[in-house]
Amino acid sequence: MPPRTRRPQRRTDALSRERIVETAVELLDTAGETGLTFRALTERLATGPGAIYWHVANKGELLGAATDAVVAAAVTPGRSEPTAAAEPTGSAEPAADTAGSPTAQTAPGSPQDRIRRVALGLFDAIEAHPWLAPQLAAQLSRTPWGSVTPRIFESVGRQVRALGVPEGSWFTATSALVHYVLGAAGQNAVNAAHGRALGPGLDRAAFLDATSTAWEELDPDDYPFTRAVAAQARDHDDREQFLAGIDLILTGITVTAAGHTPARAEE
Amino acid sequence: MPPRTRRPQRRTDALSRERIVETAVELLDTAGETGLTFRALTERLATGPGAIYWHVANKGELLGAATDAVVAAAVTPGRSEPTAAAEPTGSAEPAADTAGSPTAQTAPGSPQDRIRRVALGLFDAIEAHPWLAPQLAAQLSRTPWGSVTPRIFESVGRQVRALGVPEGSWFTATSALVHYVLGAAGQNAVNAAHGRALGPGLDRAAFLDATSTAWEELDPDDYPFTRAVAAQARDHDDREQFLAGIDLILTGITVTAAGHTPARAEE
DNA sequence: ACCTGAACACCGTTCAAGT
DNA sequence: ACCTGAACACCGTTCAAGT
Repeated sequence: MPPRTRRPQRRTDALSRERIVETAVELLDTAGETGLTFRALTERLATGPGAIYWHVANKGELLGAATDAVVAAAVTPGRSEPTAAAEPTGSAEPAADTAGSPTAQTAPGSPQDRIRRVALGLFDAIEAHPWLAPQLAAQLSRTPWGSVTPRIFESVGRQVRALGVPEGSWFTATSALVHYVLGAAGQNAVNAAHGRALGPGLDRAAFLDATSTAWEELDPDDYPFTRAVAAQARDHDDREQFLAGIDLILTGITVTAAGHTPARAEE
Repeated sequence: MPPRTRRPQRRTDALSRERIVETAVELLDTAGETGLTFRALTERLATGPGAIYWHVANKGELLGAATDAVVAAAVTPGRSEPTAAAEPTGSAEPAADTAGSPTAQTAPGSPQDRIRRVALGLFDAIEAHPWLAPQLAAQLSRTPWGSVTPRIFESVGRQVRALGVPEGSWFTATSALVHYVLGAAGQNAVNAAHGRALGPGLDRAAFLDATSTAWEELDPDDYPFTRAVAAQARDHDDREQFLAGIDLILTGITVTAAGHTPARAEE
């Protein structure tokens, strides 16, 4: 039972699917995956469960809508997330990019740059919303015809096309990139989870340290490689690492498109 | 309430953590993610919930153990899964490989081959156990110091080392491969889900067809690329596609290791 | 040490009833 | 058309009690 700091009634604007999804994202961000319940939702929205069920079919659909909303915001360039803010988005200026590059209407830079930007967008979204990673996996494996997969696929695929990849390889190249991004982002989501399972005050660096320490304590006979690499794991930078992987795949794509295919040719 | 086809008591051998985990995997395979409940578990094991809680801390730990058991069986070469079988594994011969290659004590073939084999092992495990994909994501993002990540990491990493990659790139190259495998396997898990959300009788091919049809019906203005690629998506082979992605990354790794790094150099 | 099973708090969902 | 809120079936987990 949380303290009654929140005013129990805010009947200002009417209930809407959008407002419900918005509140769901808030709840997920604040209280984690287990924090999204219909009771918490009804309390925040000052209604009964029936009202929510009029706008939303069930909890699964609500989770899907929340996932889609966050992904859409992350993948659409120049749009910041309106999730946490209660007021509708006006003409908000895009936040300053950490890379220093301006965000224009048509994204600037080489196709490689734009792929990196899309990938980092998703990466950061998962870091900001740790519940997104397993949700994304569940979403994708259940309904790939939903709106989440095409959204990501489209953003990446356009740049693959711009890269000059022959049409016959579009699907393969785009799939490889998307799968990598989802896998890597999912794995790295933990770094933003505020030490849920670790106790408070254990931040990102301490967490990495704990992980690589755990790896160093593995059985030398069973895990020689993982132990040897534990040191590298300790002081790696997530985003750099993530981008290095993107570059590895981009290299593979461009080299393969040029007709070399050394991975198979070597054998 | 299922019909009483199962004998309600099978008090043959004593309860054990292993037997509980085994039954959990059975339940997950049979009834899906929602099928694993403590009631179903107690019914199958003919005990009370307290007995289970004596061997297992909570449901999360049980899910983790089930995930680890399946991953271990998939990643360890020459070991088939003992999950569905009730009798303890004796000296079972490895099942015939679909690729026709014999399974020796030390896995044969080039490092590339062995990487493909490990990757396919996980791929097939996720296909056989559709609940594994989101579970893996949840597992990895919560406790990367657990046993699942090192297991996968070690199997892939040894082959990366054998590939002749310089030590400074071990972590990056292995991470890229592991992330891709997890992302791709998760996404493809759906193809083995027996049309849970689609109704019975809708098999793999029909499912792919439905997906690409959905993609073809997307808005032409918003999704030109995805629409253009829908046909390729329709008749692609999952495993081929998956391996093509692996090869793309292997190409990137070997080319980058040779000092070219064309992805960044090109700009 | 290992197991039993009633009991508890909580959850998603439904639905007759209101406006 | 949109919302209310009591009620239902079910869930994970606990714990005093047994052997």
